[in-house]
Amino acid sequence: MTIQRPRGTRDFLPDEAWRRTAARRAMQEVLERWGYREIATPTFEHLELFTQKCGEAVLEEIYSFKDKGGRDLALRPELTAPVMRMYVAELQNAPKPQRLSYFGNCFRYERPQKGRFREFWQLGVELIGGAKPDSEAEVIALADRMLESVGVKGEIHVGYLGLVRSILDRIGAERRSAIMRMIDKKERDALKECLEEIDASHLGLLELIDLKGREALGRAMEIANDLRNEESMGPTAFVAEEASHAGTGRASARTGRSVSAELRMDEFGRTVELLEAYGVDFTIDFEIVRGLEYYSGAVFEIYAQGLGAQRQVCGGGTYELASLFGGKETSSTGFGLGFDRIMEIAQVEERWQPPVFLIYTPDVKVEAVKIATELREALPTVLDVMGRGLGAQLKAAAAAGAKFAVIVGRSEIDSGRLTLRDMASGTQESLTLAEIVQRLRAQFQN
RNA sequence: GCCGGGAUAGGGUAGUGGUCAUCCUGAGGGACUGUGGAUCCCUCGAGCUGGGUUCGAAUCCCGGUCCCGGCCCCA
Repeated sequence: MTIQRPRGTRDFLPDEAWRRTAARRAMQEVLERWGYREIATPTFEHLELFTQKCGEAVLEEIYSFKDKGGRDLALRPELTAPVMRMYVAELQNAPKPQRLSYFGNCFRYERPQKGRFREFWQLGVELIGGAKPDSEAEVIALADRMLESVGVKGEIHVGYLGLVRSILDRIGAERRSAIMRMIDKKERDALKECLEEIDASHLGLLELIDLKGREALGRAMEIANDLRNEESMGPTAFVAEEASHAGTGRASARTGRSVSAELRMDEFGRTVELLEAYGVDFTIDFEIVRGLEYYSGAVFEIYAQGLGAQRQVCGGGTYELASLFGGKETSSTGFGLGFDRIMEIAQVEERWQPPVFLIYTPDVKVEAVKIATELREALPTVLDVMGRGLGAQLKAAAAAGAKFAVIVGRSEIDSGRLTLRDMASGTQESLTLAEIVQRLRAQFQN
């Protein structure tokens, strides 16, 4: 028995590898047009980087190991933490904003299912240091365009944590993360019960998360006003508490290091306005809260059809993450795209072109090699390495789907003109090498 | 971690507790050392793994591995 692939990993045969490269290239082009520059980080990092960001709970899904020097390392389970680590270490003093993109494989010890693997690829961006509404609108519009470039139509849901967190500020701190979780999990009944229990039903949270679409914004404004009026009647006790949290800096983001919640509905309103200016089709949805504590402003998720249970292809928002890794607090907006899920449904238009087959008689092999070398300057070219005769080479070229063959034998060498054969029609012409290059070049321009 | 369905040449498949395990496709060679994917011939190539039942297991039973789908989770 041959050795199998590890569970949850995949081999990509030439056709699929080509498709993935083409899709990546299409999205990369969008990124370049928007001025994002690619960065890359190591495949493995110190384990601590990930437990710091996500808490100890993620340990069981992390591929971690000790290296020969006894260091605790981990195959990266995601890319946001490494990117922020890199930013803090090397880019903090670079001019703002920083527009960064990344693409890389990540590893999680999970049960594989449709659209979920143990080695998977994430593509994402971070816009670091920009002003919130502008950054948020840009990043969401960018995600939209990137998906569009590979023919994926997604449903974009945009929420705003400034409001949700402001409401939660009126609730005891110990309940907040549980409530966020219930919202995220859409556990409506449990949430309702919980809010009644702590006498918080009047705050409008339930109503808010059920609102969808454009009307949601107006109603959300009203809820926000109510909150503000209440607040002006007496300062809340939570302000001091938030300040002390900010000072601790290095706690895990999952274990209660909640970022300060500023209401700023006007900012969210501007994000919405700008998104419309970008021509993005989206739904306002306050139910989107993205489980984690470090998100602070707008948050969004994109869902696609045809993916089974794992239908979210993109998620992101604005967060305060730099300080978690020892940097100065800077808000950044970003998202991650599940590349593998996108590949399940991507429409990749680029087609692979079989190369030109240079077919030769055995007596002119040396000359054929020289001609192939020249042809390759301009055209993808292959020549026989199996020791086949002319007929067999042609057969192989046909089987490989070649559109063109260049035939060379003694008489071509003597005359200095090669035979160009159109494989579909069978017509042949006697041409110089330069003429052949000129004739075929257009065929191979993608 | 849980539930369900699977695993037979490189790919796709058939079948039976008992001779040499089907067929299609593929790959390599030949008929064909200057012209094609056709045809014909030859060759290569398989019952996931470990145990059990049995005179005999690829077939029946159990464990494991991996695949597919779902739950949980999803940074």
